[in-house]
Order: sequence, then structure tokens, then C-alpha cells
Amino acid sequence: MCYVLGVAGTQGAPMGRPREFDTDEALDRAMEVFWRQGYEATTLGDLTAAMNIGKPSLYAAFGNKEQLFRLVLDRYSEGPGSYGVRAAEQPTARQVVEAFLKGTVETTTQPQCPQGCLGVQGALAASDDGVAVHDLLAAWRERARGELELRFRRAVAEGDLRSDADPGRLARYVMTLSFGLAVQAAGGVARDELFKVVDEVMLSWRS
Amino acid sequence: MCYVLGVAGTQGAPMGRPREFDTDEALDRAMEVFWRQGYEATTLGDLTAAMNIGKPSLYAAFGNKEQLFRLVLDRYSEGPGSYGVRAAEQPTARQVVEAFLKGTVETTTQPQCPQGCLGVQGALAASDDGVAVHDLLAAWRERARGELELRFRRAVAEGDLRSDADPGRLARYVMTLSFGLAVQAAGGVARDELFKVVDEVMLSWRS
DNA sequence: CTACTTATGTACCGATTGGAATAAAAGGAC
DNA sequence: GTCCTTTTATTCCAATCGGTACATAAGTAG
Repeated sequence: MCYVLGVAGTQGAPMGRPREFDTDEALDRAMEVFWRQGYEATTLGDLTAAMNIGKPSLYAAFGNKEQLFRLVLDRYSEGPGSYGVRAAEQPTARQVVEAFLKGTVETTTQPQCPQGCLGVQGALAASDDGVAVHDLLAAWRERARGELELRFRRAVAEGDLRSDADPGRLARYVMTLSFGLAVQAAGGVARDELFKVVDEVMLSWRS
Repeated sequence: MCYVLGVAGTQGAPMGRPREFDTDEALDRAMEVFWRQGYEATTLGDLTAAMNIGKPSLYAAFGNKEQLFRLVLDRYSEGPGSYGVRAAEQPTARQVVEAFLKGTVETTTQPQCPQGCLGVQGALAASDDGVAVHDLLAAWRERARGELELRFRRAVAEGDLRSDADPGRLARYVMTLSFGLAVQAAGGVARDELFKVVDEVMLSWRS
């Protein structure tokens, strides 16, 4: 129905003039800008300059600024933000937590990417123009917490988390740490400083 | 030297036409807007409308948008953000941590104020226009961490924190939690959910 | 070839941006 | 009363905002 990513027709090349840029690469460029500047502080000029396309091409391929951000967020989830699902694959709750927090530090302090987390700093505060994206990111963060809670429920069932543990509360505790690490990374705190926080957490982890 | 807040002259009323608005009240109005929308997403029109003054009055009294933000941040530190120094007055490190985190939750979920923390969401991401404020807030956050570290050093000296504890690392751990709580508050997470996180922290606190 | 479809660059839209110029207004000093 | 200082509201500024109209270019379908 909606070939927003330039999917070809039923056979061979699509009709009309072919797109002169790669949509995925353009999304990566847009991601870098939104990630570094946030949604509202990013202008269409910033985007078209980074993506190296004109405004009509941007609107034809991605809709508008807000829809572009949604596509960027999806791509972020499957790219830089994918450490969460990988961490959940660890065998025990303790290993999940350590992998998740270390993944947070690594991703939010990657030298070749903006510091911090797109899902946190993309629109933490917003005017009326940005409230839709603000709410989108709040839901994105809560979704991550929910999946971590599910993983902790499994850990209780599997016995590597005490039966009196509260998976929901533990998940919120770990997400609190992850968001806090992202805030400090956005402020330029060094990677090894943040890894020390993870060490402290694991020392006090009661499992 | 700089009577930015309308301080009177050496005796009696200052010369010239008297200011028709209260600067502190105007700063409170500006604080609410910056707090809710962030620095870059806030326009001069938003500010003058909330402060109920004209643009020339704003510039005459506060300089420009960035200087106004600096004054607002100072006022925030002495107002809503003052729970930090109060928490540091608690007798033991454990009580300091609990008071600090509970103060964070209370302040960032105050119903009559914007949700979250001005020092976190004021400019977590920024374009070139906002990088000065971004750096200002990063320094503001690091300063808070430094003061918490000092308090933990005192706790080690006083014996209510183990002598092998790392005050710097502990301070960063607690600040990580505070920032993470602020992020979730900004996203609309309910106050009691965040208090549960504080409970979890205090259960695992090793002192 | 012609017809059709899609993407592109240029130019443009009204609205808004942060900020300044200007003159009138409101007070004290004398 | 006349000066002088400061604040005020109105007006204006060039630049930029997100978004669009339009003509042209580049491809497929027949």
C-alpha cells in the first residue's frame, strides 16, 4: 500500500523517474541530526543539508518532519537502540541488567554518533509543535520498560530472580539507571565514568 | 554594578520611570515556560506572553534570551532545585540519598509545575543556537554531582559510609538515578511509580 | 516515437524567529 | 515648572520557519 521506502513494483523497477538517493542512508543522516539536536531544534534546512536532498524530495519520500522523525525512531530502534533486545536474550536477570546497562553506556557514548539517547533527548521538553513527538518518545520509553518487566517475570519463573521480587519495580529501576546514564552521556560525561556506575549497580544488585 | 534585578539606588526609589512588573515574578513565569518547553523550543513570544511584558522590557531587564535563561536557572536552583542542598544536611549518607531521591520525585512530579527537571530537559539536545545553554546545564549537573561527592567524603570520614566506598562513584550513581527519575517524570510517569524506584534503591543501598 | 508516472531543483508562500529603533510615558532632581 | 533618566508599547527589521507550486528531468509502458 505505502511504498515509503521505495519498494519496487510487482516486477522489476518501479514506474517513473527513479529516486536519486538511498532512503536508508538518508534516514541515517536525519537520525544523526535529530539525535544531536532534538526534534524541535532541528530545522528542515538542517535535515535537507545533512541528507543532501531537496525539500520536495524529503516531503515526497517521508511525508513531513514529524513522520520523518517516526521513521527515524523506528530505524533507531532497530539500529543503535537494538542493544535492549540483545540484552534481554541473556540467560539470567543479572546478566540481562549488566548487558543492558553496558549497552546503554556504549551506545550513548559512541564516538562517531551523537552522545546520549535519541529516545531520551529527542523531545524531553516540547512546545505545542513538539508535543506529539514528546508523547511518542514517552511511549517508546515505557514500551522498553514493559519488555524489561516481561523479561524479569520470566526470570522469576525460571528461578534466577527471587520469587518476592517485583518485576515491574525492578524494570523501572533499571530503566531509571539507563535514562540517567543517557542524560550524563548527552552532557559529555566520559564513557569510563559511566561504566563505573554500572559496576556500582552490579555490586549492589541483589541476585 | 549590575542592577539587573531592579535594586534601588543608594537611597529611596531609583531614577527614571519605575518598572511596572516584579522581576522575580516575571522570572518565575519565564521559568515555567523554559521548564516545560526547553530553551530552544521557547520563543520570545512565549516568554513575553507568560511574563505579561513587552519585548523591550524583557531585553532591558534581562539582556537577551540566553541571559534570561541563566537568571532563571539561578532562581530554579534556589527554588524548586533546592532540595539537593537540604538533602545534604541529613545526618547520614543513607538519609542523604533517600532525601535527595525523594526530593527529586517530589519536585519533578509537582502538579502545579512542569513535570521533570529544568536542569535536565532545559537543553539536553541542542542545535548551534542552544549549545551554550546545553553546556551550562551539563556543568550545572556536574556541579550537583560534585557536591554530593563532597557529602559522601564527609560520610566516609564520619564513619557512616564504609571506608572502602568510592564517594565519586557513589555520587555519580545517585545522580544517575536522579536524572533517570527526572526523565520519566518528564514523560508523565506517575509519582507513586517513581517513589517505588526510590524504595528499590534504598533496599539495595549497602550502608 | 508518444503517453504516463515519479523525482528533482528553483522559486515562492505566509507566518514566525530573535532582536532593535523610536517615540511617548512616568518618575525623580532641581 | 524644566531637565534627565528609565520603562513602556508600537513598529519594524532581515532572516528563517515548515511547507508547497511548478516546470523540468528521467525513467517505464505501450
